[in-house]
Amino acid sequence: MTLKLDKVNRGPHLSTLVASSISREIAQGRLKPGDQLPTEQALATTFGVSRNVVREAIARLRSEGRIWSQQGRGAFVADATNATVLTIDYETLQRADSFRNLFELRGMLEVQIAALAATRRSDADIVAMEQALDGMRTAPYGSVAWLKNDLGFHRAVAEATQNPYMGQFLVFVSERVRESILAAGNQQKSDDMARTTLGEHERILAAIKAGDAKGASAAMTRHLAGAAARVGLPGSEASPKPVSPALPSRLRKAVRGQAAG
Amino acid sequence: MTLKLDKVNRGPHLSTLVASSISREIAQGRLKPGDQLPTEQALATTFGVSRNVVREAIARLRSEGRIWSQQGRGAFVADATNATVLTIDYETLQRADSFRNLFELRGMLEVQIAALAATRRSDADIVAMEQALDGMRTAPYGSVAWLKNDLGFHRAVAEATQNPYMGQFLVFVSERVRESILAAGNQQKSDDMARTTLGEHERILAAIKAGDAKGASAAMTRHLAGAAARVGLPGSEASPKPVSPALPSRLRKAVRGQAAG
DNA sequence: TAAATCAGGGTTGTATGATAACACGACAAG
DNA sequence: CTTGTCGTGTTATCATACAACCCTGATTTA
Repeated sequence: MTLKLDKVNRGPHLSTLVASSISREIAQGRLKPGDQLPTEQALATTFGVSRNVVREAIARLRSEGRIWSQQGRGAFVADATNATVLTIDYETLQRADSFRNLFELRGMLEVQIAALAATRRSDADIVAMEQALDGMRTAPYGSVAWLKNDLGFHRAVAEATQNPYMGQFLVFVSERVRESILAAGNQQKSDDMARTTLGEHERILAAIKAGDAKGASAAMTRHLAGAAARVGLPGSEASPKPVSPALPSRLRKAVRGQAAG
Repeated sequence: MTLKLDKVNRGPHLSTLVASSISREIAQGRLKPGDQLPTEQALATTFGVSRNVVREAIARLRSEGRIWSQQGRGAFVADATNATVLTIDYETLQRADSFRNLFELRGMLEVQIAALAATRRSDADIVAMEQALDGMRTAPYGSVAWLKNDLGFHRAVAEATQNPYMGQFLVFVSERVRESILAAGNQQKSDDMARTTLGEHERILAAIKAGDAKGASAAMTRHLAGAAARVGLPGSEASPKPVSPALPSRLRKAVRGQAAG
């Protein structure tokens, strides 16, 4: 019989538990924006912890923009739109639909970024992409080094847009996608996957090098479709209509599903 | 003469300063992934604060995924890819180029989202968009209620994609854009701006209602170009090449600059 | 010799109490 | 009606102590 271990206690810190508890109260509407939280002392006694732990929890929520506090007044629930950070909690990452949705978001970003990169790339950007490709060639498929260079390639493409936020957002989404894949744990490796994946990357690089925006987005679209297949995404059920109507119609089919590098 | 009051001091907390300081050390490479941080006591003495303050700062960095700590061992710098949150600090928001870059990212998201929404919207989504438009009609241009309904419209469009991450990301970027606009403080209001803006929104809604993906993205593109002009974005200097080469060429000019709702 | 056990110091996690800084209302004085 | 003062409550910070845990090295044991 296999062991049925409970999920590892992520964050055995009491402050984490307190922060999650307060966060849940806010998310479920029992604490509305503008409401004043109980005093630190009251929270400490109700949770059965020290006031210090409560303060660490509040510091965390404050840094996330969920609450704000003022000396001498108290702590208050902030407006939902005031969140200064974007975060995706670990539980929702494990759901199959969130995997598909994240992959769709990533695809939307990647395809547009590839086109933009083709029109703005500098020589240094090209060098960075080639270095990442070299790293992939010398690493075994699926290894840590391979994944690192894979992400590095896509990051280099994003940075070629000369817009730092492109890379920042893309890396964030890609990392969440990767975690989601790991949570599912359903990828299989085969020998020719490495060649296929490398070829897809090379076509992207060639188009960007040539300054061919349409070609770059098309190559990226094909790459994402291939990655979706490799990671076992069923493809089209959830997106019956073309995702990117602005693209030439011959590409639409390939865009429907997308996922790993 | 009108008073030129400074904005209130955001975050005079010592823990915020300590967290920023450590965060800067990591960002600038003086603390590399895997490195062990000084002990809490050492940090407390070097910063001249109590260990309690240091702990709040570390709790914050830990929640952001920048460091991890283990009882009895110490605190260590985490891999950059392990960051569980996406955040844009307030200082960089005030730079003019980050405003333009954020607006470009927002435009990329909005145009694609509008197309996707046109193919997937439900009746409830249409109702939500119409309610937001009604709210804009009854509120004075630029008022809090107006801005709230403006954002609500775009959020409704994003939620019509049936992909919750679309709305989450779009709202996050839009809020950062709005903060950036407020930081610049260079928007002027005129009477016909309300009519123009409303008309742009109505065209977006009509296209989405009709299921016209191309029309929706085109209408959104026009809206963003108009918003860019209204907020005083100079437009094209920073993006000499078309931003979205996958779009029909007649739209490219309008995409070059984009910003507020 | 090799493995297990145990003691000690160092570090983080938590608790507790105290003090300073600040906000707010009540109240008296002008 | 305005102003000044004061008392109370809350957050911000400090200081100290103890518990839980990791690591290392010496000691004991097989």
